[in-house]
Amino acid sequence: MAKVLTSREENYAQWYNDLVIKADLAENSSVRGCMVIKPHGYAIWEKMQAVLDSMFKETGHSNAYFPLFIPKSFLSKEADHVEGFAKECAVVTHYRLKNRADGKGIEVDETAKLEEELIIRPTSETIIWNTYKNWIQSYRDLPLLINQWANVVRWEMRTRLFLRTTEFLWQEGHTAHETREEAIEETMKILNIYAEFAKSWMAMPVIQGTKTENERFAGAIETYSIEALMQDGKALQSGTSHFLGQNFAKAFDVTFLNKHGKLEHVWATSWGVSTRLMGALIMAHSDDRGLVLPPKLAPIQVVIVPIYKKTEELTQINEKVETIRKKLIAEGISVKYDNRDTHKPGWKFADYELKGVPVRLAVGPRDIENNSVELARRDTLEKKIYPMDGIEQIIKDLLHEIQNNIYRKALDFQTRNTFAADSYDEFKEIVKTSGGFILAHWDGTSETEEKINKETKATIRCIPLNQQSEPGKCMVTGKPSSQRVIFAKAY
RNA sequence: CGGGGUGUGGCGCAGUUGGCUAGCGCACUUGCAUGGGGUGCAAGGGGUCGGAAGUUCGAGUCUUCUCACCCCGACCA
Repeated sequence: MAKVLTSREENYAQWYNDLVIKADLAENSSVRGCMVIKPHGYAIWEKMQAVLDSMFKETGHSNAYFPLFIPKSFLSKEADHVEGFAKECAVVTHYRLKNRADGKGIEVDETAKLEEELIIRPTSETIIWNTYKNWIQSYRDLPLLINQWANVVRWEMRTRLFLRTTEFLWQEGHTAHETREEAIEETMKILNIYAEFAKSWMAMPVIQGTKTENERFAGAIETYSIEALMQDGKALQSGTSHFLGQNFAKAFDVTFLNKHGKLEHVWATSWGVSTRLMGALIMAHSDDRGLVLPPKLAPIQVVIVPIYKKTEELTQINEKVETIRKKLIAEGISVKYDNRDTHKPGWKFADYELKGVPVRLAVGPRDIENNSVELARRDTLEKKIYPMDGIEQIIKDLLHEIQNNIYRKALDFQTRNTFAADSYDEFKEIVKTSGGFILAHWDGTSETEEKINKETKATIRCIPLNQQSEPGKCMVTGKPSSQRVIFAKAY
């Protein structure tokens, strides 16, 4: 078999890049740091969107759309927020071009300078809160539960396809509530949705937790995240949910009259997941042959490949396949029948493996004779012959089994790569040799966190939720600590 | 912004101390055979060698300038 990808062992980063390109998910564009998401990659993103969107709607959220441009003055209204984002904003300063005097191309028309520059949104809190101000007068207007699907721009110094690009796609939820408790409840509700989505759809186990002050969203009181472990032992923050307190309400003067006729600032949340999830999905399950997709997010769940010599054979196969195809569709399974004569079966096998199609069904003359089909599953690469009758049920079960199996595998990987370190030396050794999640005691100070980061490159991914308190001593300073936190090297 | 590297058909690359018609693999086109794991053979199409200036009888190759991209760090979802 021709080798198409760099192996993970050889060079993990290169493997990832190769895979994204060769599986036709995305490519670098002529704009530095920005990617073109290709049809196959976009189809997966659309599936993710559809599922998440329905989860948001089931919990009472509505979609809306706010502008791409944000007046510069808005950004500076919340002090922490501007500090966090100012360094990576693209700015629109002019609104017109003109032909150059020498006739060679066009240039910015300096006379068309904007009175106030516009920022291309790195996130939409400011424009949204500026708008909400007019929407909210009374407790009867609350809660306000809005989500938007959008693109944002953050001028990053270094980019990687899906994991960090200058422009990326995401959803951002922005909600307003009467009380602190209600806003916190919303923050947690969304965090749970993200975790549930990761687990049940992406087949990716995640750890939920709160971020330390250093890692907190600019302008938030508390940031919660889901953290996933990639196959190279590095962590990937895969979604965040923020409790914003009254920070933005105060900055944009968003108030409401409560039931007792008293004016109060609203309580806010914001939360998001991005096309970075694509990177997580790729790195969670894929192997040296290519992408491995969880059936529930695979644009094509079953591909059918005919094997034939003569056209009469193909005609026969076409007929058989048509009945199979109909049965599968009736079961709600997405099927592609690839009977192109321009590519050989072997080529197609390799190609669909590269693209991560969970199940491949091959039908050849031998199968026609025996009334059988060959099924190959992408996750284990196992091949087996089955009778053609009742194949739809077998495939349905198989898709289920694959979904469960890749989750089990990912969970097992996470478990095997989660360690407890009781001394700083032990900690350093684990970071250096195996990577993974490391549970350790920390004294709760930014200084210690930064020291550890500087010395080991590992950061605190989160302070895990739902963990029993286990008093101990900080591995660096020896000061008391009430529970272990999760460290890892991160993307 | 520092350090390193690369620019030669669509992609990946070779091209020696300057030398004559710029080459190889993949991909592409056509034909024939083939078809249960990236098919074989044959014939073909496609290149201002990143750009500009210079040295020279002659530049992909040497000099100067310039542009772009990639990788490694500091910033971040």
